[in-house]
Amino acid sequence: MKPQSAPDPAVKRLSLYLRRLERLASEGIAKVSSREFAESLDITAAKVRKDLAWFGQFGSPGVGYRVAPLIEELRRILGTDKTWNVILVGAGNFGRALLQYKGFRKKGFELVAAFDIAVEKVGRQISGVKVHHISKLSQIIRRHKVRLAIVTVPDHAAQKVAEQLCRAGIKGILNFAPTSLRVPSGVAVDPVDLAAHLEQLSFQVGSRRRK
Amino acid sequence: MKPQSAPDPAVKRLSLYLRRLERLASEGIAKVSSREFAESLDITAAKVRKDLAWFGQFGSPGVGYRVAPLIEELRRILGTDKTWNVILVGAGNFGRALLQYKGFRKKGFELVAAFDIAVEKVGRQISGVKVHHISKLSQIIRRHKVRLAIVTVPDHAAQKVAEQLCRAGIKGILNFAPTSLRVPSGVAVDPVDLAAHLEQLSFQVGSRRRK
DNA sequence: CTCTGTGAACGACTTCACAGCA
DNA sequence: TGCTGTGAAGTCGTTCACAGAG
Repeated sequence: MKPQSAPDPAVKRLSLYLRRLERLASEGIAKVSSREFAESLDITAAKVRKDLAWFGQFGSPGVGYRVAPLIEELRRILGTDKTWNVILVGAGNFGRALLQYKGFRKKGFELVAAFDIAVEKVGRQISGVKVHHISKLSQIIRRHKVRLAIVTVPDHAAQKVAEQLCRAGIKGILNFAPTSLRVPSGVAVDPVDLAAHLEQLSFQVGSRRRK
Repeated sequence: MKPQSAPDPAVKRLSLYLRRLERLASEGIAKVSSREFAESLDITAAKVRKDLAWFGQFGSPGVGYRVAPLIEELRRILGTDKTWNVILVGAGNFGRALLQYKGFRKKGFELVAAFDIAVEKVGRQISGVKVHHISKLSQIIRRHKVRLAIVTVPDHAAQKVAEQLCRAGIKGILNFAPTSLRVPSGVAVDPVDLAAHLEQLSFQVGSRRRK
C-alpha cells in the first residue's frame, strides 16, 4: 500500500488526527486504539487505520497507537517538525487578525513579514510583524527563504498578488480571497472562503439535514 | 435525479459557483456555457452540469446558463436569498477581526451580537456590534431569532460554548476552535482549522506535488 | 483475547458519451 | 450546430472482515 500516494481526504484527516492526539497528550494519555480514537472524532476505526497505514506501520496489534511517537510521525509527514517561515499579503482587518493569532506559531508556522500597498499601513508593526510595501516582496521572500504565503487582499487584487508571489518563488498559498487563483503547476493553493462556510451551514440548516 | 439529495461535494461547489457567477455578473457577462464556466474554475463541464441538475433545470440547450437567474437560484438553494442573523462567541483577536469583516454582510449574513466572558470586553462595540456577557446568550438568540453562530473561543472552552449554543436553539455552528465539537443531531457544525490548512500546504509543498 | 494492517467488497462521486432541444 | 440533462461506465474512497502479531 505504501507505494502510491495517499488520497487527499486522508491527508486532510492527518491534521485532524494530529490535533486530537496533541489534546490526548496534554491529558496525559499515552496510547489509544483506533476504535477509541475514531469514536472521539466521530469517524470509523477502519478509516483511521487505513489513513495511517498509507504512511507506515505506527500501531501495535493488541495494544493500539502510542500517542507521543505518533504525534512525532504525523508532524514529520506533514512537514511541521521543522518551522516554516510564512508571509502575509494584505494587512486589512482580517490580515491583521491573523498576524495576532497565536495558533500558527504553536503549530510550526512563523509569520516573518506582512505586505500591503497602502502607504499608511507600511512601516507599522503588528504583533511583532513589520508591514512592508508590496514592492519589497521578492527581496524579503528570498532573505527569509519563505515558501508559504497567506493572501488576505480584496477579491479583485488576489490574482495579481498570486502571480507576484509565484514569481518570487512561493510554493504554497493560503487564499482567503473568494476567487479561484490561477497558479503555475508546482504551486499549491488552499482556498478558504469564510462566507462559503456560512452558506454551507445555511443550506444544511435550511434543508434540516441530520449530520 | 431530483428525488434524492445532492452529494455533499456538489453542495460545497455551489458556493464556489455562486462566487464566480457574481463575479461574471459584475463584469457584465449575461450567459455562460458549462464548459467556459468550468474552465474558469479548473473543473470539468460535466461536473458543473450534474451539480446544478440536482436542483433543477437551469440551462438552455444550445445557449448555456443565464448568469443573473442562476445567481438567484443558487441563493435560494443555499438559503441566502434571505438574510440570516448570526452571533459570534469569543471576542478575542480573531473574533474581532470577523466582526469587522465586511464579506459576511454582503453574502446575506448579519452579525447581530458578540459574546465573551471577559468583563473588560463586555459592553464594547466592535464595528457596530455590541459585545455581551455570555450569560445573555439565550436571551439575545431568542430576541433576534438567531440560528447560526460563529465560535472563536479558545480550544478548551469550545465544547462548553457549543453546548450552551445548542441549548439556546442554535442550529449551525461555524467552529474556528481546533476541536471536534459534539452536538445533538439536528445541529450542523462546520469546522475551520486555520493551522490545519497551513499544514496541508506544508505537506503538499514538502512532497512536491503538482495540482 | 485484543487490536493492527490490508485485500476484497461496496458505495459514492466523477467522467463519458449521447439523445434531444434550441 | 451548440449545448444541456442524464443514464451508463469508470474511478476513487470507505467499510468490511479477517489473518496474524502481541
